[in-house]
Amino acid sequence: MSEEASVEELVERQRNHLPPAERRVAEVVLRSPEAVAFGTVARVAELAGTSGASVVRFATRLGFPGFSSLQAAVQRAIGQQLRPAVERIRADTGPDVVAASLQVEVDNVQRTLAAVDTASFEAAVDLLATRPRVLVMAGEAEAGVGAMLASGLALLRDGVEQLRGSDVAVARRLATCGAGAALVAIDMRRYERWVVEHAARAADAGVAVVAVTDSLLSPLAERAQVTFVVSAESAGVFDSHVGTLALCNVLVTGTARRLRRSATDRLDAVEAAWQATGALVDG
Amino acid sequence: MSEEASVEELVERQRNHLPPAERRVAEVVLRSPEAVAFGTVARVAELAGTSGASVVRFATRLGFPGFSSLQAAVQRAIGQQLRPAVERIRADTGPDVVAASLQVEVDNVQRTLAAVDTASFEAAVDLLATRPRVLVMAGEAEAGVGAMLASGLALLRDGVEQLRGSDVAVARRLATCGAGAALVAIDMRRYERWVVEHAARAADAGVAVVAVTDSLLSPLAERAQVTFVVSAESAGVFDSHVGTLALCNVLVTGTARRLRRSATDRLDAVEAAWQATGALVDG
DNA sequence: CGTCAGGTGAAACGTCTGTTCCGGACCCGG
DNA sequence: CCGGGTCCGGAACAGACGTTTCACCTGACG
Repeated sequence: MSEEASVEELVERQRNHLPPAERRVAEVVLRSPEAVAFGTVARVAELAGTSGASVVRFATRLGFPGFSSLQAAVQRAIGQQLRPAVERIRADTGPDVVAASLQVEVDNVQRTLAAVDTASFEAAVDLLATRPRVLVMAGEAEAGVGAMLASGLALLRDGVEQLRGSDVAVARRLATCGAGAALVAIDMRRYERWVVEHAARAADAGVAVVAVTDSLLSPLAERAQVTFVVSAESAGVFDSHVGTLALCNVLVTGTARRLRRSATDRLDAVEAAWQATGALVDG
Repeated sequence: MSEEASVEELVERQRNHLPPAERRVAEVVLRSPEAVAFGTVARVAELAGTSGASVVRFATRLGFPGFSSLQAAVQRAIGQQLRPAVERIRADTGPDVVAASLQVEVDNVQRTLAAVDTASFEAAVDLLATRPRVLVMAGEAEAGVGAMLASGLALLRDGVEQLRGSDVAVARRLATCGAGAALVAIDMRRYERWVVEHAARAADAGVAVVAVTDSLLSPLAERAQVTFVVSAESAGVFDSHVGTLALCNVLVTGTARRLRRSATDRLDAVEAAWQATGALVDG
């Protein structure tokens, strides 16, 4: 990609050599770029209190062939800003894996948690806190995250299990868990057949399914009662589940808050057991 | 602000009632919203591999009068997203837990990865890539992260195991692994005695230990050849291992890069096996 | 006062857009 | 094999768009 100056730079450079009408246009462009990105010549002209012709002349003065090119440049800038970090990385950072991952992983966490809406969160926490049985089922790549969700929840309440083992074992467990259970299903694109199918069957049987997946169009989301969309971009070869883990943490935290009274007793008991067995070293 | 459903919600609501062509349009809309915000019917149609008419039909199916209204809705969403995150959080009145976690988890990732110095990283990757045997041992709370590290590495090379099970089983495995092995030990404050002691004993036996822990003063770091310090702050009651997982991802990525030639063959073989068994659904 | 250069907006032009309509392809139950 | 429905893309149409042109205004200068 050629090294071209940003629109803001171009505007700044011309700022003092502009006739009054075009100067007002410049201010509009800097102050509300979405007006030029999404709008039309007429709209920008209206905001600047001038006519379309001045807007076009302003664009050409910046060096663009016309307004359309200026608009395209602003759109590219905005587009870059909201593209996932993975695609930004390629241009910015060098071959430093750590630096690249830093950007990507931060982006994963931000996107994943920003996408959590209040209603879904409350609904999910409600299920996790009140259902007599909570099952966690995760694809192979996400098994670790699933385990951490399950173990976190298990410290807060009874009746939490992670589903693993053979297909038939999972099927049996799901068949016998009763309709009052909740199932958290975690899987990403290239969905694993067993996860998708067991989740669907459970939903049919009346189990409340919470889907943690990578798209609203995922087959997991299809029958789910609550769906969370996570960002799993990676600087490497495999998907990153950092965002997913962050989401699981929030769910555990929310559940802990909901169960405050009973959970603290439980945690105290666990703590006492640890102390008694001397399993911990304070270091 | 009026209470109107987001475009994503509208898409989800229709997800099961979409014909194939419109479904492809839906994927484009969700995956690259800038195409609909900045682009035209023809552009979206091209990306979805269909015709303009299907794009318009899709928009009307969501409840919009036409494509233009869908475009306007997406533009509004992007416009909001362009504002600084601080304002957004206030506007959403999202649950405090989520907002707070966002900050904390981002911080964890940043601190953890920023603390990785090049020499340690290279040394660790070298161990993970070249040692004939790699063992992963994690405290209970970190077991999931350990599992993800182990499974990531196992996709790249032979001889990767996660140590679990009873104390004696772990002891036996460590005793028989030979001095050429590498051991990744993951544990945080309130260190678990078995992790600390097994790691120490392994180090004495000549195993190269990579410690992933929360302080340079940790007992794990004491005998380790390479130590990574992670940030595990949390907005809730338990430690967050988001930063730890990010670190593990980087280690896997680094190892993959080092093993590029052999690893790609291996991944191809895995892929072929998946295809052959039909274990994956593309959704 | 006359001339000229630059700034400006209204209007005309051609292009491209979104929308609608229609005919054909396809699937399914009879 | 045959109707009914759905799905889909090409083409036609009306409208909106960016661009260009041109006439008017203003201020400076000789």
